[in-house]
Amino acid sequence: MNIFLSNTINKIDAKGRVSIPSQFRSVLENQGFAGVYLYPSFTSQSIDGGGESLINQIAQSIEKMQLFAEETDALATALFSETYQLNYDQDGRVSLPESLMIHAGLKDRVTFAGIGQKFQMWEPSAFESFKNDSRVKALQNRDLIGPSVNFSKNNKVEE
Amino acid sequence: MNIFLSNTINKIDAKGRVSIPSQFRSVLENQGFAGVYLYPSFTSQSIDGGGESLINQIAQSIEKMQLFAEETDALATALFSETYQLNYDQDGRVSLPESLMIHAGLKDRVTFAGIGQKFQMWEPSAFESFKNDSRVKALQNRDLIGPSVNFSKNNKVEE
DNA sequence: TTGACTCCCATAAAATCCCATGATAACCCA
DNA sequence: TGGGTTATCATGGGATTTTATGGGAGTCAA
Repeated sequence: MNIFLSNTINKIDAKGRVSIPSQFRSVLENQGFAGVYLYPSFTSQSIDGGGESLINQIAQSIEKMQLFAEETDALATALFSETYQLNYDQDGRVSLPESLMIHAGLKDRVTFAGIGQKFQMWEPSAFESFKNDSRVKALQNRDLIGPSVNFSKNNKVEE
Repeated sequence: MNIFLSNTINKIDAKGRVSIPSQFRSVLENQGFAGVYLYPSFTSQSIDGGGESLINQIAQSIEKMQLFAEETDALATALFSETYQLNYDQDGRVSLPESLMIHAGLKDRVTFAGIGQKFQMWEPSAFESFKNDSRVKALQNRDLIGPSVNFSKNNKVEE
């Protein structure tokens, strides 16, 4: 598999360790190495995560913005100074930095949610409400997505 | 064959496994790999399913959006966090995630209904009533489809 | 020494593999 | 055409492997 899909809730143990879901690990390892990059989400109380290709993509998009040097630096600092590279052990576990735990409001359980190119880590109940809001928004924006998703307008039961 | 056609009812066994119909498997394997992508339908109490090409279409439409936009995250969450990639075993069976079972109201039997580019999974009696509604709508809208299609009386679309 | 981190092993639950069976469908040949 | 054989498929269930998780012991730095 090469994109992050589905969601699971894993436990944060007494030592602060948490298992990266096995399906996510196989995506990460396809990208090059056995670890994750994590940073606080800009738009929500969650942690964004991904592998090599996510970091490369971010670096590229910063370059493409053609900002003045100092603006680029500022943006890069904002992003990368809060980004952690964590190698997981042979059981697939990492220990989360405290600043990320605080940002996401994590205690002893965390929801891993795959969202394609990256994944997010949420406090489980916060994720539930975000997911429900997202579904409503997605229905409103169905035209952005395209005909393949069955938001469809012809052979469906009415909403 | 490269599109999903016809419908069958299969059993969900005590371990939660269900056989993907063999005709569907051959469509899926033509698309690249021996597995299915499943997600809860946005518009009905059923599960949408497809192969590589379905998920690629969805992924492409998301990738075009901006990396850090709030709306993008919401859309990606709605689509991908409830999408499951399930590789079927050599007998062609998968075990369904609980959240999908609940969404579709499945218990011990499931109807697989091919609808071209993708297929749907329904609780059998729910599918029956859905199918009747669909036929009425299709007849009302048949001029949208084109002159070559002829609806017969035995639940099939014929060329 | 104390804490943070890693490595290693144990365990229970869940997922997957493997083989057997019965039913149906496809095939073959007189 | 009909009857028998073979192949395919859905399904049941035991055996094995994987996975998430807990905890002990070792390492390293402050």
